[in-house]
Amino acid sequence: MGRTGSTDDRKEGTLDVSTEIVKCPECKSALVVEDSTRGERVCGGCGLVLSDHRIDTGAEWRAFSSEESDSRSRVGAPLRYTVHDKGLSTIIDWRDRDTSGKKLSPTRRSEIYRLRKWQIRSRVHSSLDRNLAQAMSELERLSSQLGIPEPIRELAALLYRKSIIKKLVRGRSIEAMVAATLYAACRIRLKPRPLDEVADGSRIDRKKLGQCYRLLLRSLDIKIPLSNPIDYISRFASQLELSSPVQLRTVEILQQSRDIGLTIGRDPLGLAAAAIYVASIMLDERRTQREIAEVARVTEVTVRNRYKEIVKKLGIDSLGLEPMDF
DNA sequence: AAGACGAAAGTGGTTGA
DNA sequence: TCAACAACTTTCGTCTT
Repeated sequence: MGRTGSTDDRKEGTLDVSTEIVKCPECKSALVVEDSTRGERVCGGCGLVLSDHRIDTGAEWRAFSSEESDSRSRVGAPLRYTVHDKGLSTIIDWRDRDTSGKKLSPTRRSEIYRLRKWQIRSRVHSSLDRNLAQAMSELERLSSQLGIPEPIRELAALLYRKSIIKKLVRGRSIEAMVAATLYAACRIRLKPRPLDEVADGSRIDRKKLGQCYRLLLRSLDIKIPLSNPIDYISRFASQLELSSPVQLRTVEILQQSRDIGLTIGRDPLGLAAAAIYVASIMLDERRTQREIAEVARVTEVTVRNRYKEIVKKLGIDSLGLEPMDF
């Protein structure tokens, strides 16, 4: 093992959320996100790097002997937000053997047994820890059900910690707050999920989720731009088993629609659905309005209305196979 | 018979007084 | 706090493939 990291790097104060909520000086009230792979604080709004002397969770780079160069590592696993105690605790193994592998004496065994019991109790000692432990397990459950990738979970966990500090969870259900942070995290990372989809995976109804989400935005001063219909395309297309040419055409349609102002004030989900519908007809991989409406979680009527507008304003022949200009 | 269409009334969120 | 409003949904009868 390499040297133990210089302890100066591990001062408690540099550990993000436990301190205060950070605001970006550039775009005044944006979300500041920790980028643990590069050890930076980055503004989620404008991309400004705010500080760069963070903990490096990567491997050690110096080596003073041959063994060291074989295993350049720092001690311990990287810090993670989805683990409620950030993964810093010691774990007493369940096996009744000591470090050399010998069986323990009966008295020693019962002693270890007691230690283990107390360790389990102390890990969820304070109410804050209990809350976090519950929230993180719910986050884990919900995001694996929805297939949310790890980095987005981490962001959601970070948001949850911030909302606890701001006392937003008080009087609200943990589940609702978790779902809201996850929804927000997806949107921040430009991988939005329909609100209904998140609500379905959770035991929270859509209305509560929406309320928590809006509270989150206001209280944490996060600015999340309107979701872009294009961000939904790849997921919807794969759910509908549409080829990549259809996806490309869909994106083109959406871009052109936006250029002529067809998209303002419209539900991004409806736009995405309609564009997919048009593209699927154009490239002869037709899907029914109903199928598309279902994955996009809008009604057929909405698909219809949007698609009518698109066809009319973009001058696409109603028969469908007529290509657009370029 | 399934899909597409469109009218009409209902719903939840936003805005501005 | 309330009313007006735009977008979306629900529902349903009719037309098209």
